[in-house]
Amino acid sequence: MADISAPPRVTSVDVARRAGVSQSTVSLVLSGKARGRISARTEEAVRAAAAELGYRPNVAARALRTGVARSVALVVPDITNPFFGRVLRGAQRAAQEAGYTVVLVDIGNNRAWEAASVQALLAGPADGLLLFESDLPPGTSEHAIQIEMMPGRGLPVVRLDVEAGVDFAVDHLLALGHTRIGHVSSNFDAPTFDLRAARMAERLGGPPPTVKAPFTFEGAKQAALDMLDEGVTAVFCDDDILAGGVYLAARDRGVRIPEDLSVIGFDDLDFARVLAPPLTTVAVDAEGLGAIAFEALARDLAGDRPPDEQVMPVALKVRESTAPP
Amino acid sequence: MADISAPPRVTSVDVARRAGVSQSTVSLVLSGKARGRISARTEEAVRAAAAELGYRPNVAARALRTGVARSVALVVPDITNPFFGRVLRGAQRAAQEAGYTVVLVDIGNNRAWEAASVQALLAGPADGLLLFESDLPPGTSEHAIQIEMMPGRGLPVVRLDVEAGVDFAVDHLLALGHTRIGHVSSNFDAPTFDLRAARMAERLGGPPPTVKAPFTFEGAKQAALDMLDEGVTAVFCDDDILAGGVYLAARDRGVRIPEDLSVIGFDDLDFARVLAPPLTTVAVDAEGLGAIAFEALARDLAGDRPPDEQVMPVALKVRESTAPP
DNA sequence: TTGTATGCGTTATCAG
DNA sequence: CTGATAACGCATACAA
Repeated sequence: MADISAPPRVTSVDVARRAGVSQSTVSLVLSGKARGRISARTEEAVRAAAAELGYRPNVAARALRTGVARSVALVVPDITNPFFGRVLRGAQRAAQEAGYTVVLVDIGNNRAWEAASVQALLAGPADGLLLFESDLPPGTSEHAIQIEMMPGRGLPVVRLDVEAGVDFAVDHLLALGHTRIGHVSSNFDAPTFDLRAARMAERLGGPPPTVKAPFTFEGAKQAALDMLDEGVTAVFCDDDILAGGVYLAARDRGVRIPEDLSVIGFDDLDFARVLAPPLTTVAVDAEGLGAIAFEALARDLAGDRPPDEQVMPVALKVRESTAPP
Repeated sequence: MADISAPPRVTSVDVARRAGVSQSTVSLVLSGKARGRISARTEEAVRAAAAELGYRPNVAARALRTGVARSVALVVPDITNPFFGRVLRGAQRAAQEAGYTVVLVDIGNNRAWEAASVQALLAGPADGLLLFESDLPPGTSEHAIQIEMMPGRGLPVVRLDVEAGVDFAVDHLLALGHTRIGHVSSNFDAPTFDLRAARMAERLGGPPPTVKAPFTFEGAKQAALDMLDEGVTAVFCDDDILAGGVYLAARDRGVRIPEDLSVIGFDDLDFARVLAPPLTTVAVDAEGLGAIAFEALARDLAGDRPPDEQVMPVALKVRESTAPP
């Protein structure tokens, strides 16, 4: 039989009755504000009663009263991408330690949903927002941190050092002797990708041959096929998934990696290691990114001003997908 | 300057004042219970005022008053695994349509955290639980659905047809002429993995050579190395990640796939396609699993009894990692 | 058809 | 040191 009746919630009044004190005393004790106001004896009695009854404060009531939900939202473009899973885990760990809960909003790579989702959130239980490659809807004033965005729109930013990342990558390729280097870039419109393109152009003395691809192996493969026609000897990919697409295209065309084509990815997703040959890629601390972002938001929520911009180091992980041309 | 002051929240009282009606009228209109009770004119006025003011009901207040939060929690073993990302997305999509929000709890493959996390949830804003390969802490009576568990402990279950999955896999291997088939199994303790082992033993007329591995490429590789020593000509893996470990081990030992060793995975994660050779695997509708599970929970929450067990079909996706011995 | 009054469980401000 | 008491914003029974 379906259990319609709600589980019998035990409230602070129940605890008070059990301990033989008033409800406000219970609240005082349990919220840790009893320092020198409540006798050790009563405090003990209250705690015992609460434990016996299995009392858990009602978060809705607390949120209503205090105006804070101790919860933040993380908005990501695509939770299906393991990278964001790692970011979420990092944020969640940091949040848990601070007594916060994080609710995940997955945009599903669909910018159209974005506004609606974020709107829903603002009405919702979120004290603040962690926005990954995403903007605050205009007109909304909220506590928010932007991840992987550039500073300048008033919100604190936490981002990867992508400039260093592309520098590592192209320097590595240049050192190997490559001169015709292509760029397999993301067709998802975000500042971090613009930045990569700009940086490559800068280091290479002009814009490289470029194709734009979606974050799917199949889509990236199609784009990479075009890139192969350009006659490049090496490609830098905005993401490991894109690099996977390049592997697929190369396999189709019979071009060997790294003998005929060097490829470098970005993110160091787990599967980069299991590709054949193992992918050289820019390794990134995704969990750290999430954790740092949460911490910045926590400071903001606490009324403390977080840094305007925090950039996290990256490192080139040289495996076997790169070689001299 | 950090904005300490909370954004000025607009309440139903503000809307009422603006529309020149009482607060209860606003509530009636906005909760859709105005059918034939409120004149079209006032209703219009209320809606206009709400829109102008940008009114969003306070969820904490509503939750306190009604006793429901319109939010469910999804507990997964490891959000870093893309499979669970897909499940989450499916659940989230279904939830969004029903006006629910889903909060994700990542156990991080750490059973020790599990109880604590779930406990926190029960106190929290979750009306119900979606438990992936996880049990309800004893003594807690809550609305919950189990995913990828076996029926029998009182909770409705939504699961994959893993029996069919292993049948497809071993039939395929048998048809190819394999007789020495190994099992690379998960060391994460869950019924779905026990079921696979049992089914294989059943189909094979006895327990196959087996190794247990964690869900990491490196760990799976180590385990697979042992398996290679057993002299099997084919392996069935509980998961594509495990299969990836087998690829790594095979590469190390110089055994060729599929000429020397056939391998079959489970889940059809995206990267299965980009492996060399592309992995033959049991494809599974992870998003559907999440969606169906949410729907079952929604029915439960509505006081309607969900099916005791729902099993979702799977299909063998034959690619190039299997061949005759 | 609409308004008044009440309470959900908490925290916080006061008196005592 | 402790206990009444007043909100927080909303939904709803009941009165008008």
